[in-house]
Amino acid sequence: MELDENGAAKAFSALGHDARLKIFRLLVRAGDDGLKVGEIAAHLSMPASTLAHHLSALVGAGLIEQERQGREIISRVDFRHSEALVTFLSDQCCAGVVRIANENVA
Amino acid sequence: MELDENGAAKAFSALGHDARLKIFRLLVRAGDDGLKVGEIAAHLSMPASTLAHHLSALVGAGLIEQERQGREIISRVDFRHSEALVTFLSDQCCAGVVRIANENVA
DNA sequence: TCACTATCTTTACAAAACTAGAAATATAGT
DNA sequence: ACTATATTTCTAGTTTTGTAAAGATAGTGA
Repeated sequence: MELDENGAAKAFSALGHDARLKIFRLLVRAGDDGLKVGEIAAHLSMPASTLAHHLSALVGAGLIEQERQGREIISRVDFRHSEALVTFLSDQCCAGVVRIANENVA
Repeated sequence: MELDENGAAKAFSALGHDARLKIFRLLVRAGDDGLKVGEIAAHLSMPASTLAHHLSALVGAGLIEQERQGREIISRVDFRHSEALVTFLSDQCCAGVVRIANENVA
């Protein structure tokens, strides 16, 4: 998984909004199981249509995947994609700074 | 250096634009010496006023610092701030994924 | 099968924010 | 004064944002 400049800009843009960053963080915490759209809406007290727009932006940026299960739709973080974003940012921004690997294993 | 959700969203938003991401990457490559505004403009073929707007957004997000030197203004990356952004993203997004420390020393 | 309900998305649209660049200003050398 | 460098102001055009209303999709039960 590799991100080019345009893909990175799109991902940053998607995360560059308070509501979307909240959604993303919530889904990260949910892990590989993901969350139903309704569950996200309940957690964040957001109108369904507003949430759908934001989810669509996150999906478009490649950060989130969705899968239908009956009537419900599961959203989950694409960890490969978001890890690629970390790598992009890390390589781009912290030249000369050796980072310690992340120990926060969920 | 620690970033809260709002600060992170602001930084992501600043990087979530093609022109600004280019500016940021250019300044990263320039390292601690930074670049004069005119030099950035020359590299990116961008009108001065447009560039000033984007620089202002990056400064507002805390990613870039500026310092006047005579007539010229030096812009340089605030590496602490951008490292904090990497940490935020890494902690938030890659739960369970142990990253290898960045070996790309400039 | 046909209506009914549940879950989500799409469409439509007004309000707000962002973007780009020219023109005007500010600041500092010469 | 004049020139060089950069920011601010202004304005037109575009994009984003939020939400209601309408539509799509999939179970449920008579």
